[in-house]
Amino acid sequence: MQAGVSVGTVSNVLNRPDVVSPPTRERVQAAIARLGFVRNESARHLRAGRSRTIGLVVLDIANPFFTDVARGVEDVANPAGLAVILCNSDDRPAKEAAHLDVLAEQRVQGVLVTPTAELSRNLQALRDRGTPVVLLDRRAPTPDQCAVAVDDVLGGRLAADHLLERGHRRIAFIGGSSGLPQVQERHAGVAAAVRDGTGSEESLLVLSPATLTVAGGREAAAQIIGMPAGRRPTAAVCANDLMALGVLQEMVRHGVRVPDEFAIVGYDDIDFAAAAAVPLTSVRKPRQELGRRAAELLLDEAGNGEHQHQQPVFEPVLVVRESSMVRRSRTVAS
Amino acid sequence: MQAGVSVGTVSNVLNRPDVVSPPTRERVQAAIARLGFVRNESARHLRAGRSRTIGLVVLDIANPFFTDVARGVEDVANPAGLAVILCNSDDRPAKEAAHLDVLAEQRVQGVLVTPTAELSRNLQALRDRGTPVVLLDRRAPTPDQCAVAVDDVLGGRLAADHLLERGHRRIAFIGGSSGLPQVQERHAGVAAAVRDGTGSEESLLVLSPATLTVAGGREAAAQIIGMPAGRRPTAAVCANDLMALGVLQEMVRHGVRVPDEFAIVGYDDIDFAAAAAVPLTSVRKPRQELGRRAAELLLDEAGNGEHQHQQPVFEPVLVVRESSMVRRSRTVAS
DNA sequence: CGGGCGGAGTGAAACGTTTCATACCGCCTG
DNA sequence: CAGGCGGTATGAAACGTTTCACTCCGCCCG
Repeated sequence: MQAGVSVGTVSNVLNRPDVVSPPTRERVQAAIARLGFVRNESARHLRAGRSRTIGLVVLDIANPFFTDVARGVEDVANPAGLAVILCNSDDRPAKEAAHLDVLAEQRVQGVLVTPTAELSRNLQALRDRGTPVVLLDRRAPTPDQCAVAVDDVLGGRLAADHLLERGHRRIAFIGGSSGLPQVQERHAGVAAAVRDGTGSEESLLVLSPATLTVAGGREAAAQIIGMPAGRRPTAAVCANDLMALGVLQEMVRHGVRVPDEFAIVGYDDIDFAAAAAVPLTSVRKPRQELGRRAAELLLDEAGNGEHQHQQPVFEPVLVVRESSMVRRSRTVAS
Repeated sequence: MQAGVSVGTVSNVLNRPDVVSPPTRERVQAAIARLGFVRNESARHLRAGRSRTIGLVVLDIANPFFTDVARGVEDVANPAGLAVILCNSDDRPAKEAAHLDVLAEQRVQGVLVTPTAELSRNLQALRDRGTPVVLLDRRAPTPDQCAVAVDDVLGGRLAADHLLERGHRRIAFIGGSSGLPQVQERHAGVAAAVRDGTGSEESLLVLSPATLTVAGGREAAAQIIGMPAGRRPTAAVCANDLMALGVLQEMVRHGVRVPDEFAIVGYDDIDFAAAAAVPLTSVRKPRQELGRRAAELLLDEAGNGEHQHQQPVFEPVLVVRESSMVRRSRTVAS
């Protein structure tokens, strides 16, 4: 080529510059700069047998929880020289499957995925082909794979206990009906706490709006507002912060004062929770850390022969803010 | 291989099934299913010379505006069989450059990018190599490339005119100091409107918090609250909704009633704007449409020999909500 | 009956790297 | 002076597709 050397030498300049003599190296580098040469990753990876990318499949790219997770993943992957292909399944198995197929064809080094309710066949196929898969924000069904999760039963408990302590006796759990285990666990935690705290589960109202979004939250809040005052719950635990924000908005819109007349606890503790005009009490998950840890496990599984599968479970923490606090003036008055 | 046919035939089964006889086709498909064969994209694209991916580089993945744009891009790219590699530059030229380099090595079919303040050398290098580049939410400096933008001068004007009509005479423009043209244009629009409406620009206060985020908004609001009442503005136009939410939060925290004592207008009209407890007036941009249009232009440029560069400019619309409405009771009282 | 045609499948080249065995060269050492 | 060695550079194979020219074969038609 232009520098009068063989392609093998160019490859060496790029990958093991120390093995090339300084004059040659400089000549080649000059030629590269002059020609605007950019190495072709496809060829590189065809030869190497694996690419330098990983896949990340999330349930809802519009939920800031997942963008924070994605950031954590990038924090680990990029320094390791890996590009992240971010895919959005929209909680739809078909979209998830399509994305997984594309990732398989790309021969990604591994996949991080928050799967839809059922673990799809494509996911298993990916693993069968030897591609490392780490479940994100989801427990592994078996010990033969990595998974990074949060103790959502505990999270649900924390949220409900907090409300019970504040004197609430009629509590709603607002979660979608998609069958996501995360949501089911949160529900289980809330239910257990309510049972322990009140002696029965009858004081727990379970609402399942269509989606785990702001709109879903509004829908549930409207239902609650429509209930006769005597049976109406005085507080809600929401399956995520988006829904909690929706509940908050709808309550405010109908003149229901939060937290005085209705207390709200969210889940995830996204930044918007603290930024809401009535700052939201929320169950905090280590969002970036979740992503980081998952990426680390993936890299280890992809690169380390003696990889040991791990299934760390993070403990959530309740962050109390105004949306569940009885205001001083009110406390005094009542 | 297993089905007793040549690789060429397998390729035909995959890409032009009509050219293969039904019995052979079925035999091959059966073998594919049995072996879990997955085609190797790297090899495919090495041969084809281009990959079936496009790159999308955004300024802030945590800003829902960009996730909505990304969704629009996916809506167009995925049906066309293209995977989207989503990259986050964090408004940092170095990160942007690194991402662009990776995309170049991946031989993406094209790149959609909301660039940082300066158009980087890497971006030009990409174009020089013949990779289509479409600017997103940014005007093109020259007519030889595609760009999808919004008339931000108009947007700034709409926001400011609205506040002037409501009687506000001391207005703040809250925008970061990053030098982003989008922000500068919004500022220009606001300044022009204020000049036209009040006869001078002195009634416009310009604040430049460090970042275009919720935290930046809070920072600016704190500054405003610290001003002597006589000089303090009574309303603000924010360069984006995240900042507007920050302003709102800080005002509420300090007992400043919104909109009665302080009116706020945001920009972008992200979903959280409407969902805020005091719903935000905001300048709406067609977020998904922006992404969709940009992706369409990119596909055309990548696939169509007679591609004509286009630079559509969308018109923003003011969406009035509570954060800038003088309440009836208040109007009557004053 | 022979020529030609069309459908079906084959085989090899090509894509741009990396890798590895090999060649070359000058120098040191025995 | 011969042998060997270390430091450099080379050339070719290999990665897994796609593509295209080609073969093969059966059939139709003249």
